[in-house]
Amino acid sequence: MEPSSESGVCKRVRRLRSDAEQNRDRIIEAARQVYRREGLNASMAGIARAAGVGIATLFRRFPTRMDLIAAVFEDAMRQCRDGAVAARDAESAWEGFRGYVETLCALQASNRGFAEVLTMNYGSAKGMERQRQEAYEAFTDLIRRAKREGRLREDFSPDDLPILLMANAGVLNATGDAAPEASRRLVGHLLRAFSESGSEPLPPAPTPKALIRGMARQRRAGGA
Amino acid sequence: MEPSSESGVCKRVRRLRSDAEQNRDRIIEAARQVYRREGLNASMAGIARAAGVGIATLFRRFPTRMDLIAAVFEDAMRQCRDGAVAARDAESAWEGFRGYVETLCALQASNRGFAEVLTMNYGSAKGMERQRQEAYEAFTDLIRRAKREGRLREDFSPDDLPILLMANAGVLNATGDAAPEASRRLVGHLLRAFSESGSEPLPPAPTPKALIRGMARQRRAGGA
DNA sequence: AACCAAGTGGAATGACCTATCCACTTGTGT
DNA sequence: ACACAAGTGGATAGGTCATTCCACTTGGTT
Repeated sequence: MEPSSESGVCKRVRRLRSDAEQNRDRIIEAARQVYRREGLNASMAGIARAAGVGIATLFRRFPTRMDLIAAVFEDAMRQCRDGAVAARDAESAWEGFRGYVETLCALQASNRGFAEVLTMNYGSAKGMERQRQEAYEAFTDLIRRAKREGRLREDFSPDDLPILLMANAGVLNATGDAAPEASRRLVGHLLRAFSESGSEPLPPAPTPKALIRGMARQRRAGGA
Repeated sequence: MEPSSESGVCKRVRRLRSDAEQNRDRIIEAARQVYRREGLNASMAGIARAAGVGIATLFRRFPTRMDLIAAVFEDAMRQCRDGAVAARDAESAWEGFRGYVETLCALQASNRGFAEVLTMNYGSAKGMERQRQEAYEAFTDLIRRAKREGRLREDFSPDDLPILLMANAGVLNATGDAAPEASRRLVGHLLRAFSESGSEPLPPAPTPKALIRGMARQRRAGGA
């Protein structure tokens, strides 16, 4: 049909055939797990294998790697947005702030792919970027409140959040799952730095053993 | 001469032929530059190409990637050791501390490979690890002094330094060279968190533009 | 000046990756 | 029940890598 008359206006018109829909879901689910473990540089071939579909099927559905990433992480990003909104409306602005930051960082710790998503910008992927933008706006309101409350330092900038997320991603990347305290420790330090009183409690430092185990583990990266 | 009687005791006996020595130097120099730009995951083939030698020559001289990395970064690591010793003996322990941390982080910013080296542990590479160990010990003395001085918080741990380095590597990795202020800003926050008074000055936040440019740049990683 | 161990470069191997193509299968509207 | 567009998987082309092998060259010693 219409071998091509819809003049580009609406793209989401064509419904998928039921079996195709099912494959699409399987791909997304497989990708979600692979990305969680291996980060965003996981190979397309590996994801197709994990999903039990042919490579062609994967590429037909998601022509670029970014299409897949966007599909996989869109609702995680939405949750971030919701979290930011909830924090903005929390009773105590500072508690909202602290809780939000800790939640984001814990999310990063539990999902390598998401940790990377949070430190990148996907110009395309409109859906995801819109969530991010909305989260950013709620967060900006939140920090204004927290400053007025007198608990957040005046010189804190909304752009310090992405910096913190990048820093946390770096720690997670370097320690793997060998030293989960390292990430919490970093966040503790930073929350101290952000708070007006500077009296935030600090999680314990990782044991040197664990830290060294983490540092030794560095293999593939992506890292960098 | 002695076509092979040394029964494995001393390995560094056999002197290289003069042309081989020269090739070795060229390889190390080329690797230094490639690692600086591309990080430790740079391809062996690329390094051989840059050095103008055959691939076999590279592999004969440095059988594993780590042998090469150790040869390239040994004296950078020694400089770190020297810096730590100098800081330990500085007039003001806190100034020594601050200066040392800032120097290390600036070094990371100027050399992608070294940024990664500082967040890894190379069980083998005895030379490098010894430097690291000595730096660690000097640093431990330094923080003891700084605490006694009353400028460094009591709950600072020597293991917070590797955490800071990992965090900084994460920021550098995510921003590339698009937002150098981001790294300085992170370090500023952390120094504040470490200082007893919490009144350390804070470098300016990066402009959102620059930060986004950095975030968009993510391509190869290594990184992550 | 002649010998040869030490050293060399490039070809070959094999693994893995992205991306495209195409002959076959299958869901679905009639 | 049938037709056929939509969907499929595997083969394939073309890239990058690490690593090994081997026929040739060369520095240094005698």
